[in-house]
Amino acid sequence: MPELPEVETIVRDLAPHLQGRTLRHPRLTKADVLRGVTPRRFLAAVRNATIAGVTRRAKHIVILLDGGSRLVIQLRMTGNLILYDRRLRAAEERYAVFLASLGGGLRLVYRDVRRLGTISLLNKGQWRTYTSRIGPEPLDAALDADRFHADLRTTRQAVKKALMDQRRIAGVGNIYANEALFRAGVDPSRAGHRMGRDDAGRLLGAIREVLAQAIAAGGTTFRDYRNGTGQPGSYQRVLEVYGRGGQPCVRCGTRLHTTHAIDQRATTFCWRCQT
DNA sequence: ACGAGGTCCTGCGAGC
DNA sequence: TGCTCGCAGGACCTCG
Repeated sequence: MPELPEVETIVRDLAPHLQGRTLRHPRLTKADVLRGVTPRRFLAAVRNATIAGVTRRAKHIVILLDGGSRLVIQLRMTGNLILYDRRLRAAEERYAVFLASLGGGLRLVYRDVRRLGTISLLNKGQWRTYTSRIGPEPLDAALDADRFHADLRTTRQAVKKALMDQRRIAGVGNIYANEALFRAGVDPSRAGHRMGRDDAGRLLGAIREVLAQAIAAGGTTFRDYRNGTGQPGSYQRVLEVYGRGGQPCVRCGTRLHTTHAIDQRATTFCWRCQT
């Protein structure tokens, strides 16, 4: 499930290859991934458009087109955006939702088995509105511990739920929320307003550490995630709590506990280390 | 303000 | 073997 590190990895893989390329022969096989745009208008806007740049915002891949509009791709659960320098195999072609040629034998393919992912086409003003509704980037220095603490104090929600709320902080999903809370020694169910300044500071530090290490490892692959060249990441081997319910805590040996009590999402934590 | 639950979507594994 | 069913979950929605 692509979160910030996975999307960052994809963007780093793709950006140097996509910049300056022109999208030829765009093909859309399923229209239901589009948001706020009809297939006809989408294809017309994309056809023969040149890519000015590829960036990331939260968990979104943002492809800036020369006219100033942006393709915003949200991968959700099973989306992949992969650049191929060869013909696709049948298995790769299966579930391909959007395809375009880039010249020189390159093909850009958005593939999504469950199609929970979305593609939007936004003009400058729409993008401004869109991005303004998303919280600060955790790796951006503009977010400091004081600001993070002040925001957490405004809610009685479980801190884990607050972490995953994209309006509060951008790009953190279930995997990295679990990992960061473990590293910071914070009980996922603790109410946001019960977070002290030191707790918030440690948690923000843990979020940054986990995200940076996951980016360095090329992201976490459980099943579906692939980077921009189709390769899996390796951070799944480093995870300390996510997916380790019932196994011993790496720090104290206590059996890790998994619950679905917070927002009906799998939360794994250590009773002893997280308070 | 917050929790609960529905919605989207398809593959997979458990159970019979 | 072949079927049904629940589950996976990020974001967004409605309802109480």
